[in-house]
Amino acid sequence: MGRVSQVQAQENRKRIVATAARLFRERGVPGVSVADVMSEVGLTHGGFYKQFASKDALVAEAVGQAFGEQADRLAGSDRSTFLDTYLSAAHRDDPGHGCPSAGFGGDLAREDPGNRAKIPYAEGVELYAQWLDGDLAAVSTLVGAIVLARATAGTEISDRILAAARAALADQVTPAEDPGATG
Amino acid sequence: MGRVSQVQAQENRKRIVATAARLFRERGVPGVSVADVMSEVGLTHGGFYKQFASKDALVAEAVGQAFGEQADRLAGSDRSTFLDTYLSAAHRDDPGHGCPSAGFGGDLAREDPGNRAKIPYAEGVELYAQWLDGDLAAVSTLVGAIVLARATAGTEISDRILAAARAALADQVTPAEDPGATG
DNA sequence: TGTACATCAGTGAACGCGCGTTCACTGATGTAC
DNA sequence: TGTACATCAGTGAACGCGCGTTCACTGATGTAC
Repeated sequence: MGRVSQVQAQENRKRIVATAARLFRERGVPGVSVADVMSEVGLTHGGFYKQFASKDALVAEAVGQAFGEQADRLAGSDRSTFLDTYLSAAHRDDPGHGCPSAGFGGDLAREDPGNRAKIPYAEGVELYAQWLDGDLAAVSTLVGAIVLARATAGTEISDRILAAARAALADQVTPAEDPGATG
Repeated sequence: MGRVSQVQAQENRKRIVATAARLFRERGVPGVSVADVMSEVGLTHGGFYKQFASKDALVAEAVGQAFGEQADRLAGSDRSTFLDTYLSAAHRDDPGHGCPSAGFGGDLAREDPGNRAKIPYAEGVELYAQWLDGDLAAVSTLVGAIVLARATAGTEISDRILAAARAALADQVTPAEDPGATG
């Protein structure tokens, strides 16, 4: 195949980023090769470097893309619905379309402070926290619960972790309620 | 070098597991090769398979080892001191000797439910939660805060995440205190 | 206690493989006239 | 609108490299007598 139109090239580029954003969250950044991403998009790996400087550059763009998708979802959701969706088995079992704070957190935690993907990541976490009234402790609980539930998936504690986080965060919304109430 | 005494061999084995437990938490499981671990211990990589069936088997043992070390530390600590130590910049910046729930969580979250390392991991999380009065939401907050603080290390939000988690968990211990107090 | 021999922890080279990245090439696209 | 040519997105083979794992070999250790 020869040259492709500029419109087509831009579309391919977007599909590469979107596919990477999904695969990196599913299998981890080291678990996904440039060739994996390109073949999933339907291209060969050689052309990758016509669009991106390196795999690291793609990781940084994928982080931004994933947080952008999350922002769109948050914009059309209320807190109560969000908590139930976020702390669900479905979210635990589909990291590829899930929370980027949790999906990229484990990999970025091991990167040097100067790593370029950390900047869009930190911005994304900040926006996520703002949607939760700036409550960074709630963000920590949500991300920790999903990471722990995924790492223990297949054992009985996994579902209990999600339920405990749900209960704790639901209580916070209605702090004036009778703490002894069963409903 | 020829054969080594059984005592020496057992000692070498323990050092391999202990070194792996540290390196895997520092750089991630895919970021550490069998040869990396062996050369850190002062051995060559070929002998590894006289002691372990595979890298996966070492990961499972390293998880158990890391949780064992954590249990020893928890046994001699009170909750208040623990929270300050856990949610500190020192803990964030030294994952190799830090919480295994956070250090291995990101990598194990991507493994299949049948992965053998998930069993000691789930047991370790259970024990960790029991030390915190069975409060799985608190465990989630702690692990989430450390993962997020590490992934955002080098940006200003990192310290704020640790502080927010500290405040939220300290409040839980003393719920009757005046919420407007400054001390 | 001493000797003869089997065992096996550790060595170091090698295996096939997949990685990130480079590069000469192709041929449709975009542009200059 | 039509022609000539330069551009460059995508191809596919290749680069050096490190991975997990295997294996023939070494020689001190452990054991049988």
